[in-house]
Amino acid sequence: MSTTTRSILNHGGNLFEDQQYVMHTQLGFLPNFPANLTFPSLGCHQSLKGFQNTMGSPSLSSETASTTANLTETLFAATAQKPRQDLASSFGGPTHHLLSLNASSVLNPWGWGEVSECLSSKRNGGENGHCLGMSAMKMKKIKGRRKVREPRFCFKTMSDVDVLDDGYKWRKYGQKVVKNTQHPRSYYRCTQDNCRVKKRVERLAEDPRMVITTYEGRHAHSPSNDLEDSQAPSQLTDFLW
DNA sequence: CGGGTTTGACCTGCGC
DNA sequence: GCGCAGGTCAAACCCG
Repeated sequence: MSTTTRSILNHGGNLFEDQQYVMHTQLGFLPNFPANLTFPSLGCHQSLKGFQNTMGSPSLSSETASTTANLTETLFAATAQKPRQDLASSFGGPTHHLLSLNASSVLNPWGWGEVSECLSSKRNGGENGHCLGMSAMKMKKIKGRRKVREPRFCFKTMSDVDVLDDGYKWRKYGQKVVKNTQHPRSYYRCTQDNCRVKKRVERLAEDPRMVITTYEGRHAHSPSNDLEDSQAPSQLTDFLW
C-alpha cells in the first residue's frame, strides 16, 4: 500500500467511495442528477485542484483540508445533495462549511464560459500549463456557429493507472500524440447503446503522475451492474493505486 | 468468435 | 489555398 493510500485510509477511509460519489455527482451519473447541470463559482478546475492536493499529499494539512472542504462544498452544491457528515469530518473540515452554501451558488449555471476558462488555462497563463482539448478561441467560434457541444468536465487525479474506474464501461477508439507532450492522449466512448458520452485521458506533461480526464456529455443510463462491479474490494485497491 | 485495443488514414477546423 | 493539429474512423490485430 502506498503512502498516499495509507494517508487516505487514515483520514476516514472512505475516499474511494466519496471520490466515486464525486465523479457521479459531477457527471450526472446519479439517477436524480439535475438535467441542467450547475456548479458554483468555485469551478471544476479549482475544485479538482483541491482534490488533487488532497490525494497527493502524504498528510492532510489544514490548508488542504480547507481546500477539500471547499471542493466538497462545490460538489454537494452541484446536486443539492445532503452533505456527508463522515466526509466532512474525515477531512477535518467543519461541517457547517458544507452546509453554508447559498442558493445562488446552487443555481449558478456552469456554462461554457467557465468551461472555456478551465480548458484554456495554458493560453491564459494558468499554472497547470496545459490545455485540455479545445482552446477558448476555438470554442468561441464553435459557439458562434451555434454548434451544440456536450458539456465537458475535466479534472486531475494522481494515479498510476490511466483509466479510472468510474463505474461505466468504456471502449477505446483512438489514441493521439498531442504536440509538445510526452504522453499520448487516449479517446474513449461509453459502450452503452445510445450513450454518446466520451472521455479523454492523458497524463500531465509536467507531472506524469497526474492523470487528466475530460468527460464530454452525460450518461443516459445508470452505471447499474458496472457500478456494482467497480465497488468490489479488489477494484477499489486498483483504483487507489 | 466476440469484444476490446492498436494504429495509420482520414476528416475537420483554424491560422497564416 | 495550404499546412498543422486535434479528433475520429476502421481495418487489423489481440485475447479470453
